[in-house]
Amino acid sequence: MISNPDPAKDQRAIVAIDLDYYYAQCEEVRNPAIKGKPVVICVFSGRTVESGAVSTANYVARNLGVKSGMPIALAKKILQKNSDSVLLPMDTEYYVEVSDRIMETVRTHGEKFEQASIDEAYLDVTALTKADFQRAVAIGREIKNEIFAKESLTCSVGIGPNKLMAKMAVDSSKPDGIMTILPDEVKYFLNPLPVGKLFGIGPKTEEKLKGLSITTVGELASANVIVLSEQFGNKLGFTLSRMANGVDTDPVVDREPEQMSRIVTLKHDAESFDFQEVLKPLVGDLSRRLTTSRNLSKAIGIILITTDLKIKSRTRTLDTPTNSEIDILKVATEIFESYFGQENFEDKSSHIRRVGIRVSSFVKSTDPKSGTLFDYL
DNA sequence: AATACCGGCGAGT
DNA sequence: TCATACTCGCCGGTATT
Repeated sequence: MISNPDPAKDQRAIVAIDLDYYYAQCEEVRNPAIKGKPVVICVFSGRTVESGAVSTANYVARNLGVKSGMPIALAKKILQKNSDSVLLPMDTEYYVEVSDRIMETVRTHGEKFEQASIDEAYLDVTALTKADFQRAVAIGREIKNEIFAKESLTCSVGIGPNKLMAKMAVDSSKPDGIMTILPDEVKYFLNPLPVGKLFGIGPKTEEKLKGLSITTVGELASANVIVLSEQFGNKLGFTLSRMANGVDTDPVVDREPEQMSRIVTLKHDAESFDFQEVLKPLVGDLSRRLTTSRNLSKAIGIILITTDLKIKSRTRTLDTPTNSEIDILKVATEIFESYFGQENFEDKSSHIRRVGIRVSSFVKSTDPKSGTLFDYL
């Protein structure tokens, strides 16, 4: 048995910040008159007046039964008796703008910062607080206060010994809360939870675990790691076991995005359509985003979603990285034509519902305006 | 044998 | 019934060196 000479040494204090019902709250701030009403942020696909899905809803709408991902038509049905309901289209640009400002203020409150999504971030405050959770809570309160003072937005805060536990804490403190899970409390917190509540375990994994008679996190924690590895593969098997025990050594890292994509729903499912016409604006957007982030992409891919909602994707790696709209559109078109050119599309019942483009495998460009092979000569 | 790439899937916001 | 738009990570297969 090797004992740790100084256990406090690798004890971390991690803060998770999660903006409450983010898109809907942004809209409430922009137009306070809708506060108190059911607010639903929708992604309208443009097929019919109400086709599409719910992205986010405020708590008034959630309490009436509106959920993320549900069809807009269903949300409307649920809300039909509430004549004051507000359905708004997503305004991603605005949400990103507000998020960017918030993330910059959050960043200043810790030594290491990681943005996990548009409305979530982690801070490592170990050194700053000497891993004293009381002090981490104080930092969490400061962050809440500062975000509210600057943007009139509420957020929730979770504090834990690692990212996983901070995330579990923030989830149970929502909305507008703050919660700590101390190292000693980890097992008490986790053990009684159903496995599906553990971050990273979705419906598929939950079902499979059920088949192994594992329904609680405590049961998962004491499950045989060898068995888990056989069932889920090496990586996931070990990860499940570690997660269930509240163990997570992933560092807080300030990462750059590693891919960007855009996708749209076609007006009608189609066997063929004007690929370039549909893709041009999406590619233009990605090209601009590559340029402003000073990236060149080495891999271009197209994404197709068929009538049966199956995803098909094809990627091509380039000899010369690019950020050029023309180059990207040309490659995307080539991929599309070689894949679907003439009757590569098997059965006729399945047509194309959604089309998208993805760029990945980035390399930094020195000159933000560059991006053609010119730079490589 | 090691590494790179590829396509599908799962999970999350 | 209807079923968005993103991002990240892993798996198993195949190609490249």
